[in-house]
Amino acid sequence: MSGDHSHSEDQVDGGSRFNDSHKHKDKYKEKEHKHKDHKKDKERDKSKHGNSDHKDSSDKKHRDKEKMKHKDGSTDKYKDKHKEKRKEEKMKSFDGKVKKEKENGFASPHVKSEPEDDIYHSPKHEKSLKRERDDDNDSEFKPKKIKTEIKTENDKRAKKRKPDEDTKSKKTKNKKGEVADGKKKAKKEPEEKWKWWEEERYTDGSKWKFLEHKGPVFAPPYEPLPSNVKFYYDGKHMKLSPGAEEVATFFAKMLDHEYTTKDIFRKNFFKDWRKEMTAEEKAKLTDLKKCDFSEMSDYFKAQSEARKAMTKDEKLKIKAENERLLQEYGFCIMDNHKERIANFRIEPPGLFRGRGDHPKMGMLKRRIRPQDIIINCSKDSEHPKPPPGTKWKEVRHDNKVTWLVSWTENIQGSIKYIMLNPSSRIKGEKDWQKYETARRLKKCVDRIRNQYREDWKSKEMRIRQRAVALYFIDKLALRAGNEKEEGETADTVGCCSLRVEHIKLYPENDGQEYVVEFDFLGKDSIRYYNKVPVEKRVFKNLQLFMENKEPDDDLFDRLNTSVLNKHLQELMDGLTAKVFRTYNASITLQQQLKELTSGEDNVPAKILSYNRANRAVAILCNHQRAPPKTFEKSMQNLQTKIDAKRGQLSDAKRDLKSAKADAKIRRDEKSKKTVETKKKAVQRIEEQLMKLEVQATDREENKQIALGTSKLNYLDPRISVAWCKKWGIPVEKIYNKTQREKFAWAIDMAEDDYEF
DNA sequence: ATAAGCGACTCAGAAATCTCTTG
DNA sequence: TCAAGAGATTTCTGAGTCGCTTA
Repeated sequence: MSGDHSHSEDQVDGGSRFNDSHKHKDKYKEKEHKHKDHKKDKERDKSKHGNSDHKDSSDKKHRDKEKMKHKDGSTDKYKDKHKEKRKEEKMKSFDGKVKKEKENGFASPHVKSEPEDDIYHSPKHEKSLKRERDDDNDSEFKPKKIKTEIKTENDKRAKKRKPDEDTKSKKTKNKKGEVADGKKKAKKEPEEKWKWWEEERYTDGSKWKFLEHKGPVFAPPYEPLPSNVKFYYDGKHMKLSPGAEEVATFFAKMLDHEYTTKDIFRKNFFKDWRKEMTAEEKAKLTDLKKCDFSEMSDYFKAQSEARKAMTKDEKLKIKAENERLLQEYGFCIMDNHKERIANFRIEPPGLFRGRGDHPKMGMLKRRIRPQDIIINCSKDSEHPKPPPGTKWKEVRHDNKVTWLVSWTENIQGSIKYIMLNPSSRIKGEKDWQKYETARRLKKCVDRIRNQYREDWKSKEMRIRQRAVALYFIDKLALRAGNEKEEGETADTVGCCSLRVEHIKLYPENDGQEYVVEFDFLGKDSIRYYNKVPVEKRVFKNLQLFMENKEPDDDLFDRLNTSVLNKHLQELMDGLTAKVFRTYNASITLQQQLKELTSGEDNVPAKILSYNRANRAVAILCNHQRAPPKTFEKSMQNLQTKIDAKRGQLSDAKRDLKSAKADAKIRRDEKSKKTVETKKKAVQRIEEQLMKLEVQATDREENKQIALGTSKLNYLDPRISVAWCKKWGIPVEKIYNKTQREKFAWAIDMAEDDYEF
């Protein structure tokens, strides 16, 4: 619900979406909501310059066509159009492809290299120059001697950049300077961080030229239970075969979890468990209800207690061992640089935990063995060795992909990968590119919005559907909504897969006209609930789409994500449905920051504003979390603290008063000084109190909203960095260490005047 | 030619673990 | 001073998106 949608109170704070949480008692909140609501509107209208009118006009004008119904655009037409489009596409794709690649190739780095690169919003992509470089650059890039240069900056790519660097050197230097003179550097910045964002990118579709790694770390082998830990069936002790026992322990470990109470989970588990049993066991164990896992469960609990109770030394030992593993397996060498791997451990066997009503929950996730593993690395690298006596399934050398290791998982038959950490060049470049695409959307979003408004009146049903869907995606930040195989996954939907049962239409609701109520399960079975007033034409179209349909029929029966994305691709190079989410999220953050941040505020208050801006985005994107179990208690604790602080404050004030009185009488230096001290004390306490109160507000507002996802995946980090610089907030207050690593590129390049 | 399915990658919240605070 | 517990961070792996290939 970006801006315009939410005019009703409850909708705004997601009160409707997030059940009870926000009470809106405080003014901040209201303010926030308002902002949220109107901001977008404003912005859109503003930017649209002049099309603000089209709502009305469009509504009034072409009412005529409203009548057409489903049958409309005959299939023939449909197809013809399609064909045409196809052709176009093909033509495009010839030169188009090349173009695209190139553009991606340097999209921003190039900008950087321009002398005025200080201005990041600078007109981008003056391609030609760069392009040449990219091209020759490629040919030039050879695997080379890897070992030595983990730290090097002087591979060829870097060298290339040198000239440019000079122009910008002051900036770079400053940056380094800051880091350098902090003690930090000595501590843990032994070498300069590699600034991949100052280098050229590949433009030939390859992801790397050299890749070397040690392969995955396998799950530890199963350790049979000690003989005193018994399993009972129907009250009688029964010794399980190792295979059956292992699977039993998976269940035992989850005994306290709600999963094990669910029928589907139990059914799936039991079925798969039986497959691991010996014939004897199979014959005997026929009813899960008669299985008693409690001793196993207790045993594991005891173990975890024991782990907690370990001595410091033991803990250190484990830590050291983990560190060793990390050092050995946690890094790879990609194109002359040592890079962190995200998940170098293979997923251990266990019971599948789907989200929501997943039909496969409880199934056995089998153990992955070396012969299941595909290794990807350079030909000329030292290949990872499989454990003694085993073989990899395959070793390949595909530099068109980014993964190091893959295997096929047995529940859904999907492929799992080991890839690099978000701080790596390969992830970072992509991330950066994502935001650049969103910024390109910013430039043409008005045009696109106008177009879909026009399309609401189209003769063709499929175009109307496409236009309405796009409106939802844009306005509500819905996901695209691919179709899913029924029965294979939980029943969740996105925009294109919405069904009639997921929306309700209210010609009039709470004093608003044309209200649409959404209620469906989205990704991860998170409920999306929202009541939104929409434009009349949209409303009418929805009525049309719903005519003569059953609740479980598709709302947009002539639309799917591939059709939609093809259309979007025509509107803008690289545009897909998800770009709207990124764009709307980032632009909302930027606007909110502008509106909420007040120069007079102190640092904690500014950070509260930041969090609120972040929160607005999280609400827009429907990022929810289960309220922490300890939420109420922790709120109470905070309140207690606040009360205590208030007490302290009034004491301090009293002290101050008497000190003042004292000073008046005495008129000596000493008592004056006391007054000063007391004054300071009062001030300090006031500040502390304020901080606590801010904290309380923040926490309350955040009860069931998850900020992390948007922060990590949707918000252009340069917006945040610029905000920090503008207001003198240390970036550490906004991004923790990991986040700073991921966003190093943004931290390095964004200045305080960065505009998304 | 089209739909289905595959592959590769991003994004998602919960759970596990670590760290810091506080009583 | 230290243990507990809260809060922050990290890990984990499931669930999407989207382009491409194949039947």
